[in-house]
Amino acid sequence: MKYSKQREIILETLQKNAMHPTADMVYSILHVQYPNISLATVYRNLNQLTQTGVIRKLDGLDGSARFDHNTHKHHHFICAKCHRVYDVPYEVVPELATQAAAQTGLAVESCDIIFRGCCPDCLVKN
Amino acid sequence: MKYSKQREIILETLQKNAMHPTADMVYSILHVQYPNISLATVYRNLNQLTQTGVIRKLDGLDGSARFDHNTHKHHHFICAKCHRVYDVPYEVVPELATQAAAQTGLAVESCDIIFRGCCPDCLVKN
DNA sequence: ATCAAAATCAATAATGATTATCGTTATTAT
DNA sequence: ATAATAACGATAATCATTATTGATTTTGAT
Repeated sequence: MKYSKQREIILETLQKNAMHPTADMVYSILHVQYPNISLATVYRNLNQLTQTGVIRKLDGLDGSARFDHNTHKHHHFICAKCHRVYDVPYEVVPELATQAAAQTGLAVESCDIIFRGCCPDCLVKN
Repeated sequence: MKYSKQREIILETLQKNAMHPTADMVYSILHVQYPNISLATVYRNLNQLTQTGVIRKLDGLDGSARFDHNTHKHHHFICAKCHRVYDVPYEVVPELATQAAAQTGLAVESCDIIFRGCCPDCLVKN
């Protein structure tokens, strides 16, 4: 993989904005400082970074995919009202994959957990 | 909600085909016997059935949403090779939502778990 | 059984997210 | 410095899904 300035600033954006932005959000943020960057470039590089394991792609949270610079094992919580995504530390959840594998006989390799509810911020506001 | 023949056969299709079909698959199956049914009708009714709790919509498994006639609490396993979806009984997984709520302080209301790996069928074939 | 109101339908246009294409530009190994 | 190639920007294309519209069914009251 060849170096590119664009990939670098896309990764930086993800690291600075830990709020699990969508591709479009990353584009919007970058577009301010770099008006020439293309949305296609953002998608292209987010996918590449995902494939090489530098970042993580989160599907099924919302309408569109979100991207996470934190590649350590952890899970997610999404607020039904504001749609903000929160991290749920891995330790909170037991070794589900291996447990489920043992009990079902399926060759489970991983598992994704999405918790849903109302976030503290939205609870206060209502 | 008013009765409609179309909604009835869409629900029947889901009950007969427990393989978690996509809207498009439901349409393809029905189109053989009912060439006049519209894809939009399938989407509309699958959404209605989901909203009234008759069926369940599964997001984040694959590219497109899948539908499940089984509304009992359970989780899912998707094979990385053939993309078939298997049910994982609820009992296999402990009371995650309440546990996670207690440990994170978030108002967790529910959680979806997707297990990933290779299904028995594909294991044999390789 | 009849008729109007409400819901649903089929067909299709529109939308939103994402990917593919293509001619140009930047990076890297020689 | 050059040639090979990977990446870029712009935009067209694709895919899944939703909205629109005018016609048809279903329902409930007469």
